[in-house]
Amino acid sequence: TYNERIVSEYKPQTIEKKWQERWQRERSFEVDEDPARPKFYCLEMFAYPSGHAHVGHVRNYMIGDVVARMKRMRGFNVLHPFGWDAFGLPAENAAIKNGTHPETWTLENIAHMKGQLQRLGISYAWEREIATCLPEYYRWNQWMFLKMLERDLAYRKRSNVNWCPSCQTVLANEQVVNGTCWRCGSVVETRELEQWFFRITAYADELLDGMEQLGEWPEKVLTMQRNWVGRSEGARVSFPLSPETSAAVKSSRTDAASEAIEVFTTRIDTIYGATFIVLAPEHPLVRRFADAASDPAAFREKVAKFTAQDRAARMTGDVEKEGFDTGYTAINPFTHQPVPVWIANFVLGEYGTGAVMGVPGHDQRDFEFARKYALPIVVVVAPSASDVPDAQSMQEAHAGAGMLVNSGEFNGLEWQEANRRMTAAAAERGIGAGTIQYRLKDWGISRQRYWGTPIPVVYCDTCGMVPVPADDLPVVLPRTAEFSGRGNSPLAQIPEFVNATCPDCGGAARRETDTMDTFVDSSWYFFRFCDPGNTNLPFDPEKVAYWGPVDFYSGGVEHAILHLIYSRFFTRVFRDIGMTSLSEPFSRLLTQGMVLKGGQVMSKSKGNVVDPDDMIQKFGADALRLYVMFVAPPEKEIEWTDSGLDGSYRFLARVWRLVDSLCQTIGGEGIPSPAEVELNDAERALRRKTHQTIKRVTGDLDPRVHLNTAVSAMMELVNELYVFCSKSQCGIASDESERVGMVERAGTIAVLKEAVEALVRMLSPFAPHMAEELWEMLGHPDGIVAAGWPAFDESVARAEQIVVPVQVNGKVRGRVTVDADASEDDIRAAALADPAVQAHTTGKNVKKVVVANGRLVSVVVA
RNA sequence: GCCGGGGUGGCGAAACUGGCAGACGCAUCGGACUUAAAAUCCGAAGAUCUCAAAAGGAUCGUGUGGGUUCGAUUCCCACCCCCGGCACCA
Repeated sequence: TYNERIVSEYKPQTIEKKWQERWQRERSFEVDEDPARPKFYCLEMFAYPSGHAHVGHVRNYMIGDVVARMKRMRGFNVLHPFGWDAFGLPAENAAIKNGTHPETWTLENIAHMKGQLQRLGISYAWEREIATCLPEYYRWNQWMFLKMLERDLAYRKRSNVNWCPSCQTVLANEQVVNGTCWRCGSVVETRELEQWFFRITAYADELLDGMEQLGEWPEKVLTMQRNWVGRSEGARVSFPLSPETSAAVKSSRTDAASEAIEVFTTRIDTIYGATFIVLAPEHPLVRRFADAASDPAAFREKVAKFTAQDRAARMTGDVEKEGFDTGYTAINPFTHQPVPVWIANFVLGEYGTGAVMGVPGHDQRDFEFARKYALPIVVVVAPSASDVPDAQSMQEAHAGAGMLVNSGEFNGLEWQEANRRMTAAAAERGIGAGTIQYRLKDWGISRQRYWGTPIPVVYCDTCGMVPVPADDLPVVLPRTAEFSGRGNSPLAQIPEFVNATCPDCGGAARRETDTMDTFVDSSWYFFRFCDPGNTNLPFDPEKVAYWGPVDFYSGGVEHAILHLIYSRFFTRVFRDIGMTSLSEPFSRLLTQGMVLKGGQVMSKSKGNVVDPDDMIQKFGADALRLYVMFVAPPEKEIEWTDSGLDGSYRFLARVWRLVDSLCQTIGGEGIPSPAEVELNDAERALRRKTHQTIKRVTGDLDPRVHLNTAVSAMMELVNELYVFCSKSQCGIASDESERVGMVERAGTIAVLKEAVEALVRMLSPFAPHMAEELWEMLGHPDGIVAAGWPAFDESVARAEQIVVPVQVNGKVRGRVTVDADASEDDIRAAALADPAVQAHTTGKNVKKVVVANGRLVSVVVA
């Protein structure tokens, strides 16, 4: 008998539209808290609405969508939301350039990009969509700011910033290119301004220690964060000023000056070799030294030379190490010898104590400095007591390990032991202490920009800085502003905004006109998704308790440091104000690789972007998704190829023809399961392959996220299905003109149905539209998520017979086929009996035969 | 300099616990179908050598050199190269 049905063509465009509409109509991806079901929070880093998403952007969303859809099928209550990181400079620049209001520009971009994501079939709970530029969102940035102010985690201080004299604005570090302004090319200056800071350093230790729990984060990211926090253990040691210096400095001032210079060192064990002290030009003592100098003006001028060269020069490259002798001296507290105090450009004011001890024998930088200025070099750590390098002839500092010499009572100690003992000794004598130093600095959040969250404080002439009361939030960004690109924050030029009344005294006050860094917005948005409509709080703690933490978070490595460390910081602050019990927001992190074209990152300016919509039009979203998932592991960067996409389309069309040809035969009710009917060898083999494939794909998707190998496993199953069908006479039609053979054997129908239905379900996270359509064609009207993820039977997946390779002296010389449950002795006997093996063993002495857990036989002959 | 990741066919890659290296796909080549082409289906394919040819066989092969092991892409030591982070950080 022949099926009258004619095979249809795979038409992704029609199918995709149909299912996207149905998902939206049926609210398929909207979820509520449900304590009865295990939750899964799947999140991709939200998007900056720059205009058009290219394939490089959307790869991330495809990866997350495979995970979300797979978890949904596995019975999890899956939260998979999306939103927009909608504040930021490009919107304001667009306004300056074309006169479009930043809000208009942003909202239009959001609308377009949302359409792109919907056409890709990403399964987002769109009803939870957020945009950080809306007052409903950013009022909670302000709320959080106030909470941090209360807890002294937000504070104001003067600090140095990058200032473009021509654009009249502050620049972020990233906007300074080789010491010049990225926009106009002027040389960037350093300015001291009042800025708001978040005290992230209060959590430095916790941010480091917390990494212990981040076992499912890439090592790379943890390393970057560790470097960023930059913990180093050492000691602070005081070098008292010499009596002459002390007297000189004191005589010029009336205040009781500190009598010592405190230095930070990680190598206190080398302190006997400390032959000078170097202060940063910014060190507080420098001012007093200058005042007391015989020619204060000349002294200040020498210092100013360094402070001027500071930032801009340092960014472009190495600055020649320079310094000068202040003429003052301090006392080395271990040798009790006077040491000269220098000021030099290589010592940083912001790190440690802003003062270092110079140990030229054991620090390369100090060594070069000492050679340049003829300062004494003393060797105090040596390979052994009899092998002490000669200080005069040394070519470089001996920075490594060794044993102490020339170090008084500490002579003979191994350096690390000496380090411990000398730290203790310093503490005992009251001249120092072991300490931990961080590289991490507090987070400066002030931006002299319009398109950001207004900082909710006012300045009152009588009361000073006064926070805006929480009840008065949000401080709304005024719509009318002028975008000239000049002057301070555009907000400062809007009198209606600036002029306010003081909440404390009711008098006249000025509003803060800086806005917050946009990284504030992204530091807690993942909590907002749990409760996006809340008008009383940033989120309901109960809801975050249900959904949090994010179980799977994916995004680009470019956020490995800032966004991810700020989010970890914010989570801890939310914890400390009682909003959550979480410390870590993201359990598992995947950093997806970029998409290159022509060997370069896709970007509009390079003109090498691939617009997903173009590909959707030609091949459909499913083929695009499948291609991007298949071509390489998600973490790896990929090089875009049109032919690769072509191949994925071919595979989907192949699946389509297979299912379409068979759906009349295997669709619908009343077909027994393969376990209930008798199977011949070929049918058993197909069934085995089916169960093996389910096992592989399941493992590749969860817990591993090896999407590429999951796809290849499905391809293998499809290849096997084609071969099976040709052998069992159930032809697969290759085009519309062919007719399809009808199968009658119950076993064949049963194994085909099992295989095809498993395949379609496993394919659905990758090619959701086609899978839904095929599932419907197979006679299931309720949607594929309801069908659940296919299960496999370990005993079915196990092979009945296995081929065991036999090595002789490490080379494969033969293969024997044995029953899967054959004993080691049986395998050994079969191997030695194999003629191909015997050809290499006869006449030789078999010394050893190893049967490696039933998978391989290794014979050693001599 | 310190820290992290990596180096496998023509190309993208796979090999999960030390066990047949190169699954799957792209490109290529061959066959079937077709008047022909496209599409489709089936098949070949790491390199070198050998055999008249085929079947087959041999040697080499996962950056380089060593080591451990019956057996190493996988573990150990040394080195080279690429990518990323931090860096006058004391």
